[in-house]
Amino acid sequence: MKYSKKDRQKLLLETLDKNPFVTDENLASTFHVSVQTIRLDRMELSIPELRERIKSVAAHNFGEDVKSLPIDEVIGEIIDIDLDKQAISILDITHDHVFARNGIARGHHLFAQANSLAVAVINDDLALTRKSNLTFVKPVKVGDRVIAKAVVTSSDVEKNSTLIEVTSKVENETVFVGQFSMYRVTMS
Amino acid sequence: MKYSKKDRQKLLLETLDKNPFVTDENLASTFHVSVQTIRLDRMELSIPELRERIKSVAAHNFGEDVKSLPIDEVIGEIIDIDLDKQAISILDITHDHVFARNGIARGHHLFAQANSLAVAVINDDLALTRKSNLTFVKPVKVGDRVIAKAVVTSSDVEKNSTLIEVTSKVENETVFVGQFSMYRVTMS
DNA sequence: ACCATTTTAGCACTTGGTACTAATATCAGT
DNA sequence: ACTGATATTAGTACCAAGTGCTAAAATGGT
Repeated sequence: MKYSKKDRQKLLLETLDKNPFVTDENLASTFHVSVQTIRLDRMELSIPELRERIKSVAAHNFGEDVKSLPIDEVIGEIIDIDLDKQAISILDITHDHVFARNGIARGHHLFAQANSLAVAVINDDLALTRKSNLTFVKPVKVGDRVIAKAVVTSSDVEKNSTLIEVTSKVENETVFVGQFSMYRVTMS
Repeated sequence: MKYSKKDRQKLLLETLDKNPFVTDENLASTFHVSVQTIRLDRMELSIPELRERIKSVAAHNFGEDVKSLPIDEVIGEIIDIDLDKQAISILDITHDHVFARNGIARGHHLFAQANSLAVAVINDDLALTRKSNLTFVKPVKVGDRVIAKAVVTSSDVEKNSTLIEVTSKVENETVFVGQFSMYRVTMS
């Protein structure tokens, strides 16, 4: 059962969208036409050849800027800090921070901002996160400016332990809350 | 200035790791050897040809079973996944992941690996982290290979809620544990 | 039946290789 | 300096999956 040219080309597009790894020969046999016809179809639809299709899939995966977390010591920009008391940082959410699918910021960026702020507020040589308790109150989107405020709630010098509460807001609405139990040591 | 065979092969590996889209001809000219030498090197190192390299990059991006999260958005490499049941990923800790000061991995990378694995394991269109509870059991250092295992512990379809426990280990020693309460929705 | 569109065929040429053979270069040890 | 071993280069035939081109054949609509 042969399709009309139009139908075939439509199906061709769908097929290649689902699976770009198909040769012309392959397509020809599935559509019961000659390889040349497939080539003409690709011309008309300006679909590149197999190798180029694969390359572009690969390049998309590869070439896109690495979305790993930045190397800088603090995620977000610290705009106010009072060591061992409180600190505030700002993080502007860009498309790099969100799921492509729905534009919602990925949790680890909010965590990273909060956690690195918690580390920064501690006035010691070594500060490590021991435990934490997070609540993602409301989804954060592209363009949002997240303002995180870290407050030191208690400090037990004996146990080298400090509790910090970080609250992140967008336009004065709380989007994230985290309690961090930090381990701290002064080296000297 | 020519390199010794050993050095060249080492560099070759690094080069192709950074950029797999390079032809033998290209490599030959950058290393100032003949194309045949490059081919021999690839043989010895069992590096596949350009097209295969590209294909594998593309296939990784495409064919995989990750639904909620495009593969390139997962922090760490997923090596096993059984949707709605469990998943495993590997993250090699490099100097990019640690505090320059002490070589200890920054918490948000462990969180990112665990959290994105939790998102990936969910067989739905949308998966967001609602709450989480983290314990950083033991410091992780440069060179460590962190193996995170996410296990779905419960699922409440009414509440669109799923609980996931992620345990991360280095050489079979637990370094991190996280409980994630995820919000999930199927769109259709 | 006629013309346009569509489809098929065939050939030369291209990339980026594999597989294989054979000739040189280079170095190490005696 | 000579001998082997190792490393490098050269060259050939071949392959996959194409492009580009020309030309013939089939099909459809009126």
